[in-house]
Amino acid sequence: MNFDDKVPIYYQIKNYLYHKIITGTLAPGAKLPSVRQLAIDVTANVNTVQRALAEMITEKIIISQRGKGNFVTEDIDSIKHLKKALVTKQLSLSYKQLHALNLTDDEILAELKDYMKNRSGEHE
Amino acid sequence: MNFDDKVPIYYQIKNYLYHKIITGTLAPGAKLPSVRQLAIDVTANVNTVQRALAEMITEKIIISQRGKGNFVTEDIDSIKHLKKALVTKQLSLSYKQLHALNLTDDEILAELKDYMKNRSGEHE
DNA sequence: TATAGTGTACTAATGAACTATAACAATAGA
DNA sequence: TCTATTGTTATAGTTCATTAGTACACTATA
Repeated sequence: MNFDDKVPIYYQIKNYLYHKIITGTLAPGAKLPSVRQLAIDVTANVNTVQRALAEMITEKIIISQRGKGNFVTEDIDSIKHLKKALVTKQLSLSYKQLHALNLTDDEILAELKDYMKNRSGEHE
Repeated sequence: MNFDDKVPIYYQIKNYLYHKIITGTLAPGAKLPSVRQLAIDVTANVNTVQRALAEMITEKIIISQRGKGNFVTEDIDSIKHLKKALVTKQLSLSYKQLHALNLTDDEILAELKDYMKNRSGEHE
């Protein structure tokens, strides 16, 4: 996995799993790969994976069953809330950054549209 | 200074100074506070500040003169480029994140407008 | 010339994240 | 019951960011 060396790996693994859950790649109630397999998948250590999972278990996004495996919560509401929280957090972060660079709301919107436009040619 | 404990302090100091330079709070050619004063300002160690500055000196955004002080470059073009780079990087980052959460371009724009609208009531 | 203020460099110590490795606990199935 | 698979926990060692403290190099000025 491609890690940003400015952010803790366990934190990036958490986000990686968040995205899988929110997009439905990991459906509600679905079983996650074993911690050992996950460690291989993301090229990290079991302990590091476990640290990410531990936090998600505390948040009740993941339910852990010793001997069986880790499972995505079946509480669809909490997944929806998670998505909303992530979206808002991201928007807030970008907005603050761009605003701090002296861009007005309109300029931010214009820049974003421009970015999307230029990007539409280069779908990978 | 309010640091995000998920990102190295020296990196956040760099961004802090980038913003001052781009918004003109630190004008082209202006003298920066001394490293010791900066350390006090941002509540960090001199070495940490120096590490941030060292990178900016390498990038030629800051010109260092031993015994005199550190100065913002007078090359306005490179400041403009810096701003453009920061804006694009931020947009790219958010876009990828939100896109990965399965939001379409239109939804991203809608969410952003919504965010700005809700925010316009609570100017701090 | 002496002194204060500037950037720069170095050492040593601390703490956090990460890794390799191993062991333990619970479950499922042959 | 034995074995494989799962989650969980622990130890020890490495690397890196950060800090405190000290010292050195250069500049301006009284």
